[in-house]
Amino acid sequence: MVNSTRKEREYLYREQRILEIARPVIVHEGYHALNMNRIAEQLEYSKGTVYNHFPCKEEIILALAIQTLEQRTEMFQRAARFSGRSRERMQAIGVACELFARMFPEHFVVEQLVRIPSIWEKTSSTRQQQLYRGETCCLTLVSGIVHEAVGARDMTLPTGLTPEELVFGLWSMTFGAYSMLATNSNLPAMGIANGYDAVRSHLRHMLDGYGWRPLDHEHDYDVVVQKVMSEIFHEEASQIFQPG
Amino acid sequence: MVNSTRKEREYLYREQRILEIARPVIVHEGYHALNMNRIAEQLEYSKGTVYNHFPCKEEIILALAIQTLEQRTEMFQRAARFSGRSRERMQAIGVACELFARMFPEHFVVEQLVRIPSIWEKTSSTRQQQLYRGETCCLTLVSGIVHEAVGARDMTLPTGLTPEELVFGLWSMTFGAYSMLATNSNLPAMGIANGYDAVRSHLRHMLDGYGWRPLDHEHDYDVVVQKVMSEIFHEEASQIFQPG
Amino acid sequence: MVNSTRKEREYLYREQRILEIARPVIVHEGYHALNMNRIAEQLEYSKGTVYNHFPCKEEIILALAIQTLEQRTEMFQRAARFSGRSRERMQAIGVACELFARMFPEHFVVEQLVRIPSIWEKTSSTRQQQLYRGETCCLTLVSGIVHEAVGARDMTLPTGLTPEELVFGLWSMTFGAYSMLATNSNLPAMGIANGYDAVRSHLRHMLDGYGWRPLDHEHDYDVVVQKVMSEIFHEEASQIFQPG
Amino acid sequence: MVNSTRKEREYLYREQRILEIARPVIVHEGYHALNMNRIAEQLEYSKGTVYNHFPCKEEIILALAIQTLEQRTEMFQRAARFSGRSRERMQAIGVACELFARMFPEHFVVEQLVRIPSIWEKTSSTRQQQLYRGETCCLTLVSGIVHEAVGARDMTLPTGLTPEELVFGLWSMTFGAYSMLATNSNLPAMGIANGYDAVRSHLRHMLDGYGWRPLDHEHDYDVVVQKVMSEIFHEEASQIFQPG
DNA sequence: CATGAATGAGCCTTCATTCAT
DNA sequence: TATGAATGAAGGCTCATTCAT
Repeated sequence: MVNSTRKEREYLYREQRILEIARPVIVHEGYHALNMNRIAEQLEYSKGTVYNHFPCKEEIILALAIQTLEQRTEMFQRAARFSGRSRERMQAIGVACELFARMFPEHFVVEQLVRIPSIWEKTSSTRQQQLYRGETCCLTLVSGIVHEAVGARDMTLPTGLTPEELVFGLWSMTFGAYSMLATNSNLPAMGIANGYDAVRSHLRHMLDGYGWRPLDHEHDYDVVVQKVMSEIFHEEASQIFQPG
Repeated sequence: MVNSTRKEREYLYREQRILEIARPVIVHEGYHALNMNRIAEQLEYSKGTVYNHFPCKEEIILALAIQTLEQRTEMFQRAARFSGRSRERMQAIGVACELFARMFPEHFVVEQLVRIPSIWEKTSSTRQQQLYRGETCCLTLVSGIVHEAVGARDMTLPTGLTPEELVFGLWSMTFGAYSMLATNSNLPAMGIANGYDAVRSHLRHMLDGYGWRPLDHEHDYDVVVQKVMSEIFHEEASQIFQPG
Repeated sequence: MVNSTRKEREYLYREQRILEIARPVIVHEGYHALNMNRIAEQLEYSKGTVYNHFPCKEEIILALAIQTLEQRTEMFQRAARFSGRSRERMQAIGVACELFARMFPEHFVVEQLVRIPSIWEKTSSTRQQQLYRGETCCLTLVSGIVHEAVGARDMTLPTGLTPEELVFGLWSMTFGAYSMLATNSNLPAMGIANGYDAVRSHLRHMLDGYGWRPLDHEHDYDVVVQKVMSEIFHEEASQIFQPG
Repeated sequence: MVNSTRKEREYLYREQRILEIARPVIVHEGYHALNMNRIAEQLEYSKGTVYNHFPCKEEIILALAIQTLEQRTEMFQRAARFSGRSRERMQAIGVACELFARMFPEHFVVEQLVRIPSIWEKTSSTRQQQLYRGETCCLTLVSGIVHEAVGARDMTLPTGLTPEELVFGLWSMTFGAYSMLATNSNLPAMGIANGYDAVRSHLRHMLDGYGWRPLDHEHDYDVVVQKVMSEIFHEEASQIFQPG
């Protein structure tokens, strides 16, 4: 990076731009609406140039999944360093997850797309490995907190559940919820007015349900959220909750 | 139905077959791989005939969503009639949900597809309403059990959550989990060996987390599952857990 | 006709209705928009029934041309019997032509359609003959008046023009004008506000140009129009110039 | 044009070729027989390439109409510059019109096609405007000569006719005649042997009918035709009246 | 005769990808 | 490396016509 030429920097920048162009199209108009012509036009470069970056359309999708996944990993890593008890760290992960979902709603669509065999098959194994590594990394990070909680006697692992499976539960709930929030416009009509707040509440009750030692006072939960947002994710939070 | 002619019966049967042809294609090969030519070929009828049933490809997707949703509604209705306490009835819903997910894994893909604007726009409002009605019906059915639990003092509603939002949590978890189980082949590698069992466990802990009065003995949970499977969903369960 | 059964009468009536359904579609939406399905639906009979009347779509077009042509012939015949000088009779033909154009604007489109080889080829020679006969009949009728004018010394035939060719000129002008009036919505913007009145004027000047002996007084032209309309085409005129 | 690359020249040339391919198909086989496949095949390029030139089939039709209209405008402009009295200039327009009709008989079919709503709707407003402009330009050019004739006391405008409406008459006659000559193969059988000569004669009598001051001698009319053909439309005339 | 489901050729159009410049 | 015209397979859809009931 440091000693890169202008050309190299421009090249990397353009790669980012391609992904940024693809992102909103996928959430709002679907994979079907994403095509190379459109990308090239918005990029203000030719189709050939886009192909210099990505050998096929499918690689763009996968690159998008990897990029957001890395973003998430990085956010989880920061959250996992939050000081305090395991429960607080876990809650920090929850906050990271919500911010991530708000910033990259398309991630939940892309994650599904990438699994479609006809898409997956056309991608390079290099990138496939990157995705797997990212996923595993995220999961390990979170399951690490579970291990830690068990070690610190903040929780006894529920019978028949491995730490990974426990994380699978949390992941499922957030994945399902944020997927629906990104795509299902009928939720308000069914009485789900504020999905993001509901998810926070559900996460907490899931942890309670696993017997994870709660925080001392009721209002501590809000305090943690505020702290995590201001200390760790100040920039992200202001992006989302400010005008722009 | 009773006094239908042979032609009418054949027509209805063929409509079912179109949906049955579309189903596996969507789970295993993705929406992209589903095309009218292919449907017609597998149906062993001409393209025109397929178009006599559905005016466009998008309507097939929506019809598929409605069909499985109705199937689910019907299973939820049967489950909701399970005799016993609210917690047992709720568990019966969980069993219904698992059986449904095993029988119709494509539902979780189709539910997402149907929301894509370019698809949604091309469908008739008649079918759109049917989908909305089905969704609301399912949700109402489950939130009804929550209401009942509150009324029977089996649970106090967590602060800040409406019954609908509580159901949204359960729904998110199952939706997310079954979506991933249907599409993410990397789960075993990440230590999630038996996803379906994990979901059962998670559901239970979520209900615990909401403070829903538990069953009296540990082994009662398995008893309920067994009872529901044999008494209410005997046919479905044998379909899934038997060879064929 | 007289001793026809109810069935026969219904059959003939349905044939008329098919043509009446086709007519407005062709003027307002074009030949492309005319299809057997649509005809059958509006007829409230099945497609098969339509095919009992006409062996193919092209025959409908030709039948339509013949029908309006016969209508025109009949109107021309009535006009040709108008008592008075040749010029007056010729003007009566002009009135007939205008009324016809107002009643059957699609005729001018259908006349063109019918000549398209791919359409013409698919029609029966019986109907083809009928069309030719109708055309010739109309032309002969009008050229008869020219002959008569020459015989009565109301006109000397312009050098190099046969009576048929003279009629071809009149026919061209009306055909061109009524074609454009039926299809070209840009005429008013170009300053052609009242096309039908303009055609009347042009016809008169054409006849003047051929040296056809004029009527005695200026206002006689209007008198003839009024007389023809009320005496010969009372019904047609009221159809057009009244509300409906 | 001057400093265009080879590619650009090829591109423009191909666009012309597409229109030239479409032209005879439309006159001899009708709009129905014109399809993108066929165009591409005759062009010996792929379908996609045709679509790079025209976004849809309808635009080809409209482009064809515009192209011939512009051709006509250009010919009318040249004719309008013919030196002499207004009547001679008007006759020059008549000659231009005949040559145009002989060179582009499909124009009269295309003009009708373009008005069909289902076709018109699919075209770009840019091209729509071009057509309107072309039409207006032609009409204005001819009505200009009428104005001039009135100014020069070569004619008194007939009562109740504007110059534009007068031109509408001439236009109707030629449009109708050339339309029929292009499509109606039954004319000879009805005694219209030489349509083009007949049209020349009719034009002259129409102008006489409007009271337009005639040329001094009978044979002057032929002289004008010969002069216009050799001085203004030498190339066009030789194209038509020579073998090829 | 009437029906209308079934047919399938054929059309328009899209778009990922290539490659000569 | 950048370009973007060219490609052509593929897909959605229409509709005249047939024919078993």
